[in-house]
Amino acid sequence: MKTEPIFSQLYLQVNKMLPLNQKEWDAFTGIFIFRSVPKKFNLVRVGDVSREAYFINKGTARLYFEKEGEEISANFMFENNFIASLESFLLQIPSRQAIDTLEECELLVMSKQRLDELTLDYPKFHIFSKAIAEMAFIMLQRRASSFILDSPEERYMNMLQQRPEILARVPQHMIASYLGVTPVSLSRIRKRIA
Amino acid sequence: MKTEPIFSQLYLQVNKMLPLNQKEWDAFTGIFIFRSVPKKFNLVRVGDVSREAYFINKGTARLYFEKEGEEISANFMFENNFIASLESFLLQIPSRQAIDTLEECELLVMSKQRLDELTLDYPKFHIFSKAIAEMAFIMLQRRASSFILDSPEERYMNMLQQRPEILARVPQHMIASYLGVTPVSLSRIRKRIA
DNA sequence: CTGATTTATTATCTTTTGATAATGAATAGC
DNA sequence: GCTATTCATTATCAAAAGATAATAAATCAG
Repeated sequence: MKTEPIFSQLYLQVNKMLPLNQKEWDAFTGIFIFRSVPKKFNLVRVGDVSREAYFINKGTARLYFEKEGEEISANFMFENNFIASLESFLLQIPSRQAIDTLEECELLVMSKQRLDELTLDYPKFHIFSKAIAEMAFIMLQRRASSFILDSPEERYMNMLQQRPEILARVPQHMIASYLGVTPVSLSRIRKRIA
Repeated sequence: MKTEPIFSQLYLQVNKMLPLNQKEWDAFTGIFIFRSVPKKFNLVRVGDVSREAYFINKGTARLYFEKEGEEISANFMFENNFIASLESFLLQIPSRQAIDTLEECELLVMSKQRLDELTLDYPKFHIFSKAIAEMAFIMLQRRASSFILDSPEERYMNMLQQRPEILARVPQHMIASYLGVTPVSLSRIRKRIA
């Protein structure tokens, strides 16, 4: 496939779920804009309607809730993944989650409006959206089930096993809220394990 | 739309997300089989690959995990909703969840294989699957976020507000595990509130 | 490099939840 | 209708987590 270098990582990921010909691929890449943003850059605010989703070429981003002034992390995403406030993006309603970068990021910004237009022209992109939603559901379910099945300590161990990148690239107090505990409690859990 | 009476409830739900002509509707209903099952009937077992999803015409069903002999409820579904072990159904891998009926149920059983065949013939049913996955994601996210944002007491209050049917139709010890607490603890929460 | 800020750990105390057991209420099956 | 079983509440005790504060370690900005 002929494509600009900035789209090569996206190509590898999308091609897995939906093989495209040159014309479809060009139409698809046309809905993205490249954007380079610094560390701690705010991409989505709570209350805004999120009209964009982000494919991460490089860097780390965080999805989080705000509750009584506190930031409570919902997820962390790294290279070669999409990140979005999916509920807001899909339904075009005010977002209950915010997105920030944790490191300097190189992003491909996908426009919701242009995705919808693209899908009108090429209905096969319903398959792309379906794959994204199914994947998001399955990832979330694995994570959510750990909240009813496991103790905070078990959740921490699972995270180490399944997503060791998080420990390496995310500050500990953000991991704490991701696991549903306070930073103090996570520190105690780490001490118990070691 | 001309259709058998057993499909009238399904029609109302599906028509909202995906309008179909007569031919498409007939092809769609062709992938379902009507099945009447008693109370406490097991529909999906942990470890089995779930090749079916269920639309509930009447009754209540429960999705649950098994952990160390305990049953931990993941969700409850009533009339006019689908229930499935979605991860197993979508990926055709062994299910980590089981499904039982809580009341006598009248079900429309959808075959995964026939859904796939239908979608080959009529690609627009990708839109149906997309809508199901997106809805499942959004419902699950609202529920999952309550595990990191709210206390068990707040979760119970939210459930009363948002899904009062559960309190009316589901035994309390099953609600307890759904909220992530023991039956004893739920009893204490109820006492505090009253 | 250095002072200021943020982050992680530790200690203390309180609150909440879990584990277990006992009792009473409700339900199911014969 | 009666007995057995399941289910919900209450009590007691133990374990875990939250709140707060103090300190140490790491990071950041100028």
